[in-house]
Amino acid sequence: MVGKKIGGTKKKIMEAAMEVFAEKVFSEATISEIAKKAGIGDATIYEYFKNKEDLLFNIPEEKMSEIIPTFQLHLQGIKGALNELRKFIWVYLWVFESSQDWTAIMLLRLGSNRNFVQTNAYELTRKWSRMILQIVEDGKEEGSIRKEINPYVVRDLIIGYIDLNARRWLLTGKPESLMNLTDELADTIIAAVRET
Amino acid sequence: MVGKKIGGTKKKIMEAAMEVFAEKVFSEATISEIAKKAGIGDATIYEYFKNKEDLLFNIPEEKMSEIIPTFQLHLQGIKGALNELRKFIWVYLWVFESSQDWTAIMLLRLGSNRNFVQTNAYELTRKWSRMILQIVEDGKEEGSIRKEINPYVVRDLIIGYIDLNARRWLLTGKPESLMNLTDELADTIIAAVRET
Amino acid sequence: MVGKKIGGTKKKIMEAAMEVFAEKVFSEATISEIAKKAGIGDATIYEYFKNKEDLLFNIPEEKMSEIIPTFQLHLQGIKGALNELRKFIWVYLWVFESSQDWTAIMLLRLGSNRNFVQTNAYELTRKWSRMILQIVEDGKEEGSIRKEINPYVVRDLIIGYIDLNARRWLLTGKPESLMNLTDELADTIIAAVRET
Amino acid sequence: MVGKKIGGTKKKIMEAAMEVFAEKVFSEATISEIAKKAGIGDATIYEYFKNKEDLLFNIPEEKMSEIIPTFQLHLQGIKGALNELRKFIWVYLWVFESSQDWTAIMLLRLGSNRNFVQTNAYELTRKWSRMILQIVEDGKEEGSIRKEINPYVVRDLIIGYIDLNARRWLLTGKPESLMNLTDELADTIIAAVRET
DNA sequence: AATGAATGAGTGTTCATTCAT
DNA sequence: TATGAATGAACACTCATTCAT
Repeated sequence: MVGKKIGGTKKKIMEAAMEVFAEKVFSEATISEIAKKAGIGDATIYEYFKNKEDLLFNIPEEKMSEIIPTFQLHLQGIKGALNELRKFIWVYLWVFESSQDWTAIMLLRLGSNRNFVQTNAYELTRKWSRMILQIVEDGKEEGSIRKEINPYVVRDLIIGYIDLNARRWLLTGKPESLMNLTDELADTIIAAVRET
Repeated sequence: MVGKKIGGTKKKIMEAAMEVFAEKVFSEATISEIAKKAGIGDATIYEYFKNKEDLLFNIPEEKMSEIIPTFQLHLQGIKGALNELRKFIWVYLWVFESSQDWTAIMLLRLGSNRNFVQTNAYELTRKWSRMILQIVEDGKEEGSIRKEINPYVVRDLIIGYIDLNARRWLLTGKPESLMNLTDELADTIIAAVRET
Repeated sequence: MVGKKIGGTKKKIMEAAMEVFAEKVFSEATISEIAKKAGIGDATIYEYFKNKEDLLFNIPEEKMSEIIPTFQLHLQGIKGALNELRKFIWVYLWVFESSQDWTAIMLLRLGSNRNFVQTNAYELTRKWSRMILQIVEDGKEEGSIRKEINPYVVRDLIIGYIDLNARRWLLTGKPESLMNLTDELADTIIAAVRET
Repeated sequence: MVGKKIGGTKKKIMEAAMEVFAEKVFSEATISEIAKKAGIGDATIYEYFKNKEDLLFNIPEEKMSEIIPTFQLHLQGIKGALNELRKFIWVYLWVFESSQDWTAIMLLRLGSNRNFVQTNAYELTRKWSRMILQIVEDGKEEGSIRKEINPYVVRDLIIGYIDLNARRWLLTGKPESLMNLTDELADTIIAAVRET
């Protein structure tokens, strides 16, 4: 009552859209289904989004801005690049696991969409994974990571491994928990990059 | 006449389909466009394939059987698991780079298709990457790879890294050549797994 | 303040509507566009008009009442039916040319609308052109117009000719000026009706 | 049976379209209604016409080519420009009266359509009414029509008069018969142009 | 074997209109 | 008086698929 707008039509639409887009390919997800799930009329969606694609593209944009701070928060107070690397992997996996719908949209729907590559949200994704590069550089400086290590390869190994397993998780249900992959990934990466 | 297949309608259809599915999302690829590109009538496609999805799913199945022998061939006469690993990576990248349309279909169209996961062709993909497991085991036996290395992690690191870069290559055109990634990937993997 | 109508919302709506209906077919003219042009909200239009058609039909009704006096004024002080005829033609053309939007609405939008034929405004149009009948009768009485002339034919020749040219003017931009047609029309009509 | 294709889907569509477009404004005429009236499925229309407007625009184009010869045929064997003029008026009225649907489409639907003005069919209309110009010239040569008569004015008077009355006929049902207007129009025009 | 012709089924999107405030 | 928000109702158009030939 007290000045708080309860409802938030736009929010309801985006939540419904996230569910629907997560389980169906773009062309099979219908505006009607989204509207029904949001408890509104079809036409109302067009008061908030230009069209179906606009609706889809708006989902990550919003979610991304929630996630970035989470990342930074979790990495605070950690000593040593190798520890940071492990923690980064954990957060990444944790984010994916805790927002399955969003992960499905990012990996299965948008990951192969040429138009999405030109989106602002896509840029955010890149910035996000860029944190690995910094960690590797820090490791080199502090002497824990070998000088000849190519940070881009490290980044792509980590992201590639996680994306692959997340896709598998989404499509087949295995592994049961993504976060459990943290150690086996981190151990192997660390073995590859650590200064001996 | 005897034994000469004139025309090869089915082949023409599949080639046309591969081109079209490579550049367009399933729902945007039309039977009409494929038929026109194949130089036949729309209805003819239904003489060879049950429906549009059946046509898409048949593409990898055929191609896969070509590729498996290629792999085995290329790995022959190579001494040492680490060398095999490097060669495996090279072949994998080489196959992707030399058949761009097929790669696009595998990674961008089928990689996120729940129905495809239940397909025979999907099974073939798994068998294919299973070669890495064998190589790692061989390496352990010959003493070049550390005993505690988890072969599944190695596999997923390699496949994940390559898939990620292949997607990037398909969507953005970078890197220019996939095969050039061989050494940086192989070096890092080897650093991670080699017995010291 | 006292007696000063500030704003004149209804007037603003009608002016905006006239512009929009003049350039667009009924179904392509939108309430939104009219409202925006009038600087008000869509819903406000419904405070003044029952619906979109009601808005369209109200446009001529208002304008017509302005025009009738104009006609009568201009014909005053003219001696002789043939002179009146020429002057009538001139006024008619002048009215059309000076209010292009209104002319477009009358000829292009309403002229082929079955519902409009049952409107009060349509009745006014007829009364208006009925002035020709009177002029012809006067001419017969004063002996300048032949007795056997059918006044309805004269009326339809004049109105038909003007409507035709006004439509052409609206759609193609030719002739540049409608009023210039006065003499060639008047001369020919007079040649047809004058007593010799 | 004997080699004659009975049916002619395209023809059926055009006939149904003519009926529907004649009685309804473009935006109120629906593809569904046309298809139902033609006894076919909605989608079939799109096998023959690009879209709804294309269908509408094709109607006059076809009919026009039937009419032009009719005109020329009827004017044959007539002696004297004034007689030709009268006959021309009669044919024009006769064509309008005998194909009411087509007339409605020409006058009420297309007459105020800016896009139609750029159509080939529109050009045909103009050629058609151009016959009047020739008749007037002939009349001047043979001495039956005054030299100072402007043929364009004659044309516009005739076409304007007929269009006006045809519109009235379509919208109000009066006059009952268009052809009956022949004499009163012809007499007046002739009175205006004849050499005395 | 090949296909021209026909269509059923499906959906994004628009817009006039309502109504609570 | 004015309107922001919401929507029901409609419709053109697309396309995979069928089938008689």
